[in-house]
Amino acid sequence: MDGSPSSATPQSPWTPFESRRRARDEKREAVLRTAVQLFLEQGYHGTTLNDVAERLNITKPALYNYFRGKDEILYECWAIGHERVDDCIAEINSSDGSGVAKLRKLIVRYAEVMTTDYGKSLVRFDVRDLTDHNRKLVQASKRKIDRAFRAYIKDGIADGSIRPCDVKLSAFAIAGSLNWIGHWYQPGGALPAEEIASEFAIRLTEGLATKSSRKKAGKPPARVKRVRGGSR
Amino acid sequence: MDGSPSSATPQSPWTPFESRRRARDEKREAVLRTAVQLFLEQGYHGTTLNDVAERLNITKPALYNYFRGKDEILYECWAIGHERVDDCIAEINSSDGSGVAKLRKLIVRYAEVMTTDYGKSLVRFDVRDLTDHNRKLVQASKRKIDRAFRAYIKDGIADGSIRPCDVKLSAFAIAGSLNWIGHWYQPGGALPAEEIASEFAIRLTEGLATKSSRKKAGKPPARVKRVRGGSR
DNA sequence: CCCGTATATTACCCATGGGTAAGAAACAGT
DNA sequence: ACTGTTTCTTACCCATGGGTAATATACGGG
Repeated sequence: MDGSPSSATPQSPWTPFESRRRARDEKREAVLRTAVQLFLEQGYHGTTLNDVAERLNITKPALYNYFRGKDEILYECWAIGHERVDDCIAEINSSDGSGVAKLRKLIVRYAEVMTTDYGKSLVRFDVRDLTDHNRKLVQASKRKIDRAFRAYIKDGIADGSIRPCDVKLSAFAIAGSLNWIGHWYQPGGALPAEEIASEFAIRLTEGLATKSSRKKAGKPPARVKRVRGGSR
Repeated sequence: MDGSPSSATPQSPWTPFESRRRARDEKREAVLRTAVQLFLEQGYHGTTLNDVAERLNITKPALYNYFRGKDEILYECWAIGHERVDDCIAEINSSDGSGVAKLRKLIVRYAEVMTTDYGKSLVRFDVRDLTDHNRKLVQASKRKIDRAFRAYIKDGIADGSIRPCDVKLSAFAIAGSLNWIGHWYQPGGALPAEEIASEFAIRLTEGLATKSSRKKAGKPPARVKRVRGGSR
């Protein structure tokens, strides 16, 4: 409790114990990064743990130092993706603005997440590959995201920034467009992620907003057509 | 070749040979119906051929009378879905109307297909579970559908019924919303398929069309809100 | 220098499930 | 009734791949 003051004066937070834990966490993350890439490339069932290990220059059983099994790896990929979206929602919730503004902000953020590997996890993997317990967690998170979309739309209708509409259907339509990004987007493509995000934020709320949304500030004449990645 | 005129006077098209072929085709279809249901319920990899056979009151090897293997069953499900969409496209192509009208028609039809089991196949299954050959076919069909969406949008821009926009991005946005239907729609739900389809046709083209699309004929005052499936 | 812990390897287990071989049952035509 | 064909069953094969046991190596602390 107090006796030996000799060992480990915690003046530096980088006590060897800490550094070891850090190294461990980094390795864990490396496994996840590799796994999610492979799962996206080859599909979850098309990827073996040997594939994952091989790409990390280790062997399969080494993975079990960091994860209980394949499905836990899958779950963690998912969890990271959800965490990113949840962060966006938390931030937007604690901000203020009209319903349509919050909705647009969520669209932008969600679209950006969808262009990342962990974001794609949310729509490209199958919940049925998880254990019952983890599946419940994922489904709860999904509901949470859905509720956020609907809440902002409702807010918008209440504050007059969004025209009355079927909330559920609108949320599905928007979420669908965004989720689809996870299926077609690839980093090398003609369209950069930010451009997709901001364009979608306008496009997907165009029919809903009470007043036109054609960008107020920014590029003054800017014709939309310019977007197409030119000849290069 | 000609000699024996005695056997099988083909007065009725229901010569036993034909009837046997029909029975065979019906069984084949039954396998597909059962398989697609199970694949959607439990996922492709979560479904064994024993599961499929059991639900049909037969045994696994019997399935091999109708299909070369599991992946061929998957492919056929896909092919049926694609065929339905292709039919719509063919019909629309041979009709006339403005670009936006053709686009709306495609949205309606595509949305309806998405509410069926074979339609869901198009978005819920993974191309990587197919053989190289079949995967190529499926991907070709997917491109064809994508091209149709883009073509109608382009037509619309050309004939002035659609505002200039990024064709690719618009097609993705629309296709995304529609494809997502295959993930959330279930027959018992509050929203009937036709209503979803017609609502989406309006919603998804609202921001694109040059003139507002709020239903011309039909319910005169009809507030959209009514859609929500009442209390019950 | 020795020990305990964390980490990694080699070698193995084994349930799963797609697929096949051989033969029985159903059935049409003669 | 006999025969060939189609359809289906029983019994089996076996590659795959997730997971484990036993063991070796690296490393920090005393």
